[in-house]
Amino acid sequence: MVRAPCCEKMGLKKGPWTPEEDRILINYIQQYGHGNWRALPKQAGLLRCGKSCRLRWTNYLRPDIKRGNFSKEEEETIIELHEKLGNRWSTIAARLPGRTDNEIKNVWHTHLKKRLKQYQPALNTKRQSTEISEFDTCKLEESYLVNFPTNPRFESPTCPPVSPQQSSSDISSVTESSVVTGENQNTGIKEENVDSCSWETIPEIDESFWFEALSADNSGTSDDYPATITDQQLQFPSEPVYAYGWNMDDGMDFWYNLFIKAGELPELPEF
DNA sequence: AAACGCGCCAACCGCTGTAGA
DNA sequence: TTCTACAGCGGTTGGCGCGTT
Repeated sequence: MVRAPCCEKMGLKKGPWTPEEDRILINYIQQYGHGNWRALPKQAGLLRCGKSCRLRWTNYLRPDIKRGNFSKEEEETIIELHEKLGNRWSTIAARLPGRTDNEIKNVWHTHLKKRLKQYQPALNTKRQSTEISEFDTCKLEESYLVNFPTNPRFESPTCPPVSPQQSSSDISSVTESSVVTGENQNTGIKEENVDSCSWETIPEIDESFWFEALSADNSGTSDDYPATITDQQLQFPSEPVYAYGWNMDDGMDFWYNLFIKAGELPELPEF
């Protein structure tokens, strides 16, 4: 069956809604409801197709719509649900009162997906490798970096102890390559130093940490990052080890979650 | 001040699922 | 069982606003 285009009829208006059209639609739905979207615009006196009316109502005019920026909690919920459900925006929206599928979809494509991509290169590299050593020697890509509390930007009395395997020489090598110079405030490192930073320069930690964390359940539909890692899946070293994505707002959330789930996370300092 | 590029988001398009005849 | 109409969903687009050059 070939369906006729929604607004094929001439005279039906498209594009942004005017305040007057909004008023007419709201008044009509408040008075009569929206049992039949197809018939609604004609009965309400709107030169719109029913589909357009439904979209305008569900995405914008509905009284229970929550406007404004998404909270941290809402964003985390979206990420978590997307990991489990994939692009089932309406299902995700059902779990976020006052948010529409369209809005969530937009937030995902404009903010959250980009954030997750910050650490995707390292994750992909890890997934492709079968040996820990391959991952340990991979170069850091783009502006993604994992660092330790010895980062000069990271001076806080609440910093956890470093890994027992970590030597002082390891610490200095990381610190020197990570000094903020102003050339790239977003990544916190000089551009020319990116290539010199590798997983090799990161102090050695329990290998089972990386392996278990990054190979955790990937059964979700998203390829962007591993699904939720449980305490059981994550074999954590006996001493808290502190890795940190420090691309400002982007990327580091992942590591936050990682450590919270490990149950070993001291309070993180604010940048 | 103008031109340009880019990100955001409201709205559209086309497909699928479902109910009813 | 098939056909039709409709609602809903997810992908995509286009215009607007803002920042940068």
